[in-house]
Amino acid sequence: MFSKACEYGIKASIYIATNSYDGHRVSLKEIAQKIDSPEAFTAKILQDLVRHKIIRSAKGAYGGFEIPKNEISEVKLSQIVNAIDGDSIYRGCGLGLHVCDENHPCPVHDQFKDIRTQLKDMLQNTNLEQLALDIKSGVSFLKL
Amino acid sequence: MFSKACEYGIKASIYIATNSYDGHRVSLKEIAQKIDSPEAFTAKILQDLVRHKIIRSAKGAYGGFEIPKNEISEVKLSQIVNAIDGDSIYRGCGLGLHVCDENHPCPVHDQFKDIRTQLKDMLQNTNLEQLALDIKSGVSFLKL
DNA sequence: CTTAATTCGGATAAATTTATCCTATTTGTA
DNA sequence: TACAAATAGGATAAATTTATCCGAATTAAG
Ligand code: FES
Ligand code: FES
Repeated sequence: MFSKACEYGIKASIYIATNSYDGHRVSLKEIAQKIDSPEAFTAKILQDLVRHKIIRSAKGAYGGFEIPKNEISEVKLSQIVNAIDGDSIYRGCGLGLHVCDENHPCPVHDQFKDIRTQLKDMLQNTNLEQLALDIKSGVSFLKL
Repeated sequence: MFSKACEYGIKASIYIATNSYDGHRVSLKEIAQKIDSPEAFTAKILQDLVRHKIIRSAKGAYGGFEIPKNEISEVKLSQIVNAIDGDSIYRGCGLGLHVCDENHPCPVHDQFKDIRTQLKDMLQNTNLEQLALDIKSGVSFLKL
C-alpha cells in the first residue's frame, strides 16, 4: 500500500509526537530503535519531513526531532503520506492509466474511486494526536 | 497500490476476456499493444497467470491466450491480484508490522482494517465478465 | 576552546521490481 | 517434411527503492 519509506515516516512521526507531548526531543538513534527501522534510511526520511515542515529538527548536542505541542493535533496522516509517496494513491488510476478521469475511466474506476476516497478521508481525518495517545497508553504498538 | 506487474495482469486478463467471449484467442503481441504494456514483461506475467490456471495458453501457430467462456464470470479480481502480488494487501499491516493482529495493533490498525476489508470485498466481488462487458461496449478503456 | 553528540548531505551499495533478449519448444498449414 | 507463428523459459540489463557509509556543519556542556 505505502512504500517502506512512508511506513517508517508515519511511525517515526508518531513516536516523535508521543515524546513532544512531554517536551522531549528524540534522537534519530532512539527513533530508529523504537520503530525498528534502519537508522541511516530513517535519517533521510526525517530530513524530508523536516523540509516539508511536518517535524522540526535541532542540530548539535542535545538535538533531535520534535513537533511543537500545539501542532501535534494539526498534523494529518495525509500530509506525511503526501510528502513521502506523493498523491498518486489519491489521484492516480488503480490500473495505472495516465489519468483517472470520469470521461475516460478504466474498467475498475467506479469501484476504485470509492475505496480511494475512503482512504483519502481516513488519512485526512486522522491526526498524530489520536495515534500518539494510543501509543502512550499502550493500546497500540510501533513494532513487532 | 498494486505493482506494475499486477496492473498489467489485470488489464491483460480483461482484454483476453473480451475476446474469449467471441471465441477469439489473442496473442501476446496483440495484448501488449492493446493494454499498452511492454511485451516481454507481459509475457512473464501471463505465464504466471497460466500457471495459476486463471487463463489458458495455446502454443504454436494460431496459438495465444484465452479464458474458457464459462469461466469468465468466475474469475475474480482477487485471484489475479493474489497470484501476482500475494495477499499482503489483504492481510498485511498498513505500517509494515510483521503481523496484523487485534492483540497487537499498530496505531492505524482500526482505521486501516475497514479500508482493507472494503478493498478485499471489492476485489472478491468483481469478476472479469462485468469488466469485459464495459470494455466491449466502450464504457471503459484499457489504455491512455 | 575543546569535545562529544547530533543532524545534514553527498556518494555509494544492495535489493527488488521492471524490462529486454535470445533460444527452445510446440503446433498448424502448405 | 519444412516453415512460420506462437508460447515457455533462462539469462541479463535497466530502473527504482531501500539501505549504508562517511565527512561536514552545528550546538550544548565542561
Ligand atoms: S481511471 Fe482507473 S481508477 Fe479512475
Ligand atoms: S496491525 Fe497495522 S493494520 Fe493491523
